[in-house]
Amino acid sequence: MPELPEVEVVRHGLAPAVTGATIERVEVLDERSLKRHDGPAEDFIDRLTGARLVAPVRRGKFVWMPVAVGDGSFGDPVEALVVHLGMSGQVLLRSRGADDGPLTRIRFEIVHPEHGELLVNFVDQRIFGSMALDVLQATPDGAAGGYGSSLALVPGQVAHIARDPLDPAFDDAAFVAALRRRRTGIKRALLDQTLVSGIGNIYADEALWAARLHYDRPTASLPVARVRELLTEVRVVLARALEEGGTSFDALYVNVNGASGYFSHSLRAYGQQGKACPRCGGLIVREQFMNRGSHFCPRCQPRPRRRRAA
DNA sequence: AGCGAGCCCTGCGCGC
DNA sequence: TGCGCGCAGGGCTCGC
Repeated sequence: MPELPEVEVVRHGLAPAVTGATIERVEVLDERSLKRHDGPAEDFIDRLTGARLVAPVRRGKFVWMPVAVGDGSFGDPVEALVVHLGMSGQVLLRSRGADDGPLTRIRFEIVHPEHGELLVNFVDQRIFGSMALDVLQATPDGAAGGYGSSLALVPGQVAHIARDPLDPAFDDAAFVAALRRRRTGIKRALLDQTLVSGIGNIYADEALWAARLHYDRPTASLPVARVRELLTEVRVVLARALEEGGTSFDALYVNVNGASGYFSHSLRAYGQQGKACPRCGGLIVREQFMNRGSHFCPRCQPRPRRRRAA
């Protein structure tokens, strides 16, 4: 479940079950789901079997579960189980003995001091997502690595990912300045996870619609106030989607219990081509951009007058 | 620096 | 009914 709200739904659902839980058994059913792991499946299995997990953390679309060192009183975790859902990944929490389903790629038998024996299944149709055990490093700004924990640590493979707009340590002024220094179109910038994380194709289109900005509007042409306005709209749409449990179009995008979110009913631009713009009544159109669909209202979000210099 | 293309994959719904 | 095609919410690497 790709974008920030959907990933947060997963983190939030996982937290009570995995925090303090011990991994009793790991099974890798498809090694392709370990493409981010630096080593063979045996290494992944050996290092995680018997490990105790602490509270899961999310930054943008990445979630990780730090592995406690000893009984946890000796110091900070040094490594973490990193999860990226890609386009079609799910993490499902099941009771032991439940059927795996054909798309289960990795399964964990865990035991929690309070909730007992559970199953954590990593399910992924397209295998664009993956899991990995990765080394934690200190955050350069000393703030928490992400949402869900106060540990100022981040996995190496997530270190280049920017903080997301819902992160208390997100630096608005720095973002506005960095965005305006870019020589690119606004949607491309929103989707650049090294600039701001957690935004994907759906919420980019929704936020741009809300801010009345065309996807190809040059970032350098945006006044500071417009960028701040856009950032506000990004936060609004992410927060609203989160409240509604994320966006689900089908059974592929579900929470840890397999339930769908409701935000698809609230979309104003994404997937609304041919329908009336809820603001001006004009027709929403869909165009191919960056090998993806871009949805917008040509009347509210007029194309920039002059194309950016090539 | 930034961009387009290619790549990693499977399964769905559509039109013929 | 069956088949081929286009579509899908991400991100990484490469060469220009």
